[in-house]
Amino acid sequence: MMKCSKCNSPDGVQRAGFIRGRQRYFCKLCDYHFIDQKLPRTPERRSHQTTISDVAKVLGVAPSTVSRALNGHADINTNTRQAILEVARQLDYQPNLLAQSLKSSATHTIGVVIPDIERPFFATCVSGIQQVASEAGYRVMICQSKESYEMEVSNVQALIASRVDGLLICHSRETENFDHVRPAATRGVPVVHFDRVCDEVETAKVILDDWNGAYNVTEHLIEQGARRIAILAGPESLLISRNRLAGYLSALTKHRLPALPELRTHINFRPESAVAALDRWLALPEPPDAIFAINYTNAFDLLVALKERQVRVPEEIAVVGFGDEFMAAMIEPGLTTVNLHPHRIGQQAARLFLEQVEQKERFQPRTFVVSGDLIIRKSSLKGLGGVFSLDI
Amino acid sequence: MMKCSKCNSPDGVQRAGFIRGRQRYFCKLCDYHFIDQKLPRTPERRSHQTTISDVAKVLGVAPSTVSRALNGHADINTNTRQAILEVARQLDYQPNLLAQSLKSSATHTIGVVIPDIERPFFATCVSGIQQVASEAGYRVMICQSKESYEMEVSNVQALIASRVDGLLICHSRETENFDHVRPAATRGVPVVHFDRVCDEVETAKVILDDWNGAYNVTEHLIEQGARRIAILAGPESLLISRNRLAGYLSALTKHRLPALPELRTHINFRPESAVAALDRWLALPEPPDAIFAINYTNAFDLLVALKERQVRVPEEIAVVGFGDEFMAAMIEPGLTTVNLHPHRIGQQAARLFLEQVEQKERFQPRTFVVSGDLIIRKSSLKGLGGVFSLDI
DNA sequence: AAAAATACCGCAAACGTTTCCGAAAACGGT
DNA sequence: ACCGTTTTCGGAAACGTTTGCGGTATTTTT
Repeated sequence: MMKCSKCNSPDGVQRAGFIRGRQRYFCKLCDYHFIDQKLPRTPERRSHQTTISDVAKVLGVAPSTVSRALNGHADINTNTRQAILEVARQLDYQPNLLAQSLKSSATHTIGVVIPDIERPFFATCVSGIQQVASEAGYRVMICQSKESYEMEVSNVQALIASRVDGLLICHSRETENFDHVRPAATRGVPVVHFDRVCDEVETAKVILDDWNGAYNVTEHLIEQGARRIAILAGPESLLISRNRLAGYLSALTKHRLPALPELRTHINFRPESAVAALDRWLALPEPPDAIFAINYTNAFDLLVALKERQVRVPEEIAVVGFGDEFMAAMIEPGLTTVNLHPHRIGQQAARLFLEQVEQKERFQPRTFVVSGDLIIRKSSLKGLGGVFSLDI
Repeated sequence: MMKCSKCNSPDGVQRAGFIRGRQRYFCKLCDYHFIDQKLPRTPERRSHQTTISDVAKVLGVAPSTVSRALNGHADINTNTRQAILEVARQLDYQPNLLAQSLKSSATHTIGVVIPDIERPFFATCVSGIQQVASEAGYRVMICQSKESYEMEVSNVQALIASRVDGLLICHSRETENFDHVRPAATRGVPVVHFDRVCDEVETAKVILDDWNGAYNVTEHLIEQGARRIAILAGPESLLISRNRLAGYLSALTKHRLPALPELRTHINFRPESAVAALDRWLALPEPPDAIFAINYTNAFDLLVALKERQVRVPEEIAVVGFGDEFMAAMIEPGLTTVNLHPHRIGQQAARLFLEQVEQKERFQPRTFVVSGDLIIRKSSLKGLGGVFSLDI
C-alpha cells in the first residue's frame, strides 16, 4: 500500500481521486493529501546560465553583494569586489537582461514602425536610428506595417506589450486614426514621429522640409529656363503632398509665373497614373517644358515613358524628382532631385527619443525639420544639357 | 528626542552613525537600529500597469486563478473564468511579456544580424524573415554589422544577452572566425545562417544557388551568340565568388568554349576596379563580346562605363549581372540578371528556425538551397537587341 | 454511509535581479 | 570602557508571471 509521504507509514492512507491524471492519496492520520510520485522541483535545468547566485555561492557571499560589486556600488570592499569580478569572469557570468528589465521596467529597446523596410528611404532611416540607438546602448526592434492601418496598430500594440522604452513611428498611408499612439494606448511610452507625422497627438516629430525642397527644385527649373512647369502631385489629403505643392506654387509666384491648373495633376503614386498624366500633358496644345514629380519613383516612370515616346530629356522636357536614392545617379540621364537625408531623419528621431528619456516629464515635444539638398543632375539641365559629364 | 520605531518610546534611543547620508539611531531596549524617516515602500508607482494581482484583488481570487483563467486552463469554473475575463477587459489588462519571458525563458524574439540594412538584398531578406516570424508570433530584433567583424561579434553577444530565441545571421565580409556563433557562445540558442554561410559551424543554412545561376546566365549569353565571355569575379577567397565562377566555367565547357584566362578578372567589387578591368579588356586585340559581372552593382558600373566609351550594349558587348533589384529593370538598357529571391531566402531562414524550435534536439541541421531565376532584359539580347520592349 | 472521484481554487515557490534596511565588526575619540 | 562613527555585508522584499501541489466542498460510486 501507499505510504504517506509525511508520516511515512501506510496506515490510514486512502485513495482520494485523481488530479491532472495522477492518483491522489489522503492520510487520515496526518490529515494530508499527496500524490504518488512528485516531480523533482528543478528537473535538470537545461543549459544552465550562470546567475548571480552561482557567483555568490562560490564565494560564500550574498547575491546582493555580488550585484553591488558588479554594478560598481560603493559599499563593497575592494578585495571582495576583485574576487567577485574574477569569479564572474571565470564562470562567464552574463546578467539576465530579462530579469533586469523586469526589475527596472526599462528594456533598453526601442520599437520602430515603418511602412516598408524594402523601400530605401525607410531602410536608411532605420539605419540612422540604429546607429544613434546602439551608440546609446539601445537595441532596436523593427516592425513593418506594409502600409496597412491594421498591421500598424497591431505592431504598436506588440511593441508596447514588449515593453519597449520608446516608439519611433512613421505612419502607414492608410492611417487616419491615431488613437493607438496616444499616451493612454502607449502606456506613457514616449513616441517620436518621423516623416509621416500626425498633428492630432502631441509628440516629438522629425519632418523633412517639403516646402523648401519643392521651392528650391522649382526655382532651379525656372533658372534653367523652364516656363511651363508641371507638377505631378500626390493625393491632396497627404500632408507632404500639400506642402510640396505649396513650395512649388511659391516659387512660381516669386518668379511671376502663372500656376496653370492644367499642369497640376494629383495621382496616387501609381506608375500607370503617372504615365497617364504625362500623356495628357503631351497632348496639350502647349505641353509643359518641365515636370516636377513629388515622388521619386514617379520621376523614374516619367523618364522611362518619355524615352519610349522619343521625347528628349531635358531639352524638350526637364524632369526633377524628390528624394535621392542610389538609382537617381545611376539612371541615364541622371535625375535631379532633393536629397532628403533619410539617415539624418532617423538619427534625429532617435536623438529626440534619447532626449525625452533623459528629460522625462520636463521634455517639451518639439518638431525637428531636416532640410534637403538640391542634387543637380542631367535631367534638369536644359541650358547646359549634355555638357556635364555623368554624375555618379 | 527620537522615538524608537519599535517600542515607540524615546527611552534608550541613541544615535548610531550615518548611513548613506542619513542619521541612524539605535534603541537599546529593543536592540533595534532604525533611520529617522523611512521611505515608503512603493512611492506612488508611476503609470501603473494592470497586473494579474490587480484583477485578482477586484474579484477576491488568487493571482494563480486569474493566470489560469486567462491562459485557458481547465481547472477553472466557467463563471469564474467569465468574470475574470470581464474584469481583465475592463482594466485593460495586458500581460507583462518580460515577466512571462523570465519565467518561461522564451522571449518570442529572434535576432537578425545582417551586414547592412540599406542594401536592398538584405532589406528584402529581412522582410521575408519578418513575415514568417510575425505569422508565427515572433518579434524581430535587427542588428547591422556594417561589414565589420567586431560589430558582428558585439551584435551577436547583445542579442544573446537579450535572450533571443534564435539567431539568423549573414556574416560580414571580414568575418573569418566563427567562434561567436558556436553553441557554446550562443548558449544553445539555435542559429541559422543565410546567404553568407560558414562551414565551420554545424547549423541550418540557407544559400542561394550560385552555381546554377551562373551556369544559366552564361548559357544564355552563349545562346545569344556570345563566344568570348568575360567574367568579372569577386575575391577568390569568397565562396560565392568561387561557386559562380565554377558555374560559368561549366557552361563554357558544356558548350565547348575555351575558358580564356585573359577574360577572367578578380576584383574586390569596387566600381573603380570594375572600370579598370573593363578598360583592360577593351584594349585587348580581341575584346570580349559579353561580360558576366557576378555582382550586380558592378554590372551597373560596366553599363555606365560602356556608355561613356560609346560601346553599344548589347550589340558590341552584352552585359549580365547577378541579383535582381529594382534598378535592373529601370536602367536603360534593362539589365539581364538572376533574380535571387531574397524574400524567399529570408522566409526560408525563418522557417528553418521555427522548425528547429519545434523539433528541439531532434532537429537535424540541413542546408536549403534557393534557386534563382534568369530574368532576361535588353542588355544581353544580342541577336534580338532592341526588338523587345522595355521590361519594367 | 463510507469511500472514491471530481471540481475548483489557493498557497507558495520559483525565474534572476535590484535595493531598502538593518546587523556586525572595526575604528576612533573621549 | 563607553559611545558615536564608518565600513562592509546579508536578509528579504519586490518586479509580474506560472505552476506543482495541497485543501475543501461537492458529487458520484460502492
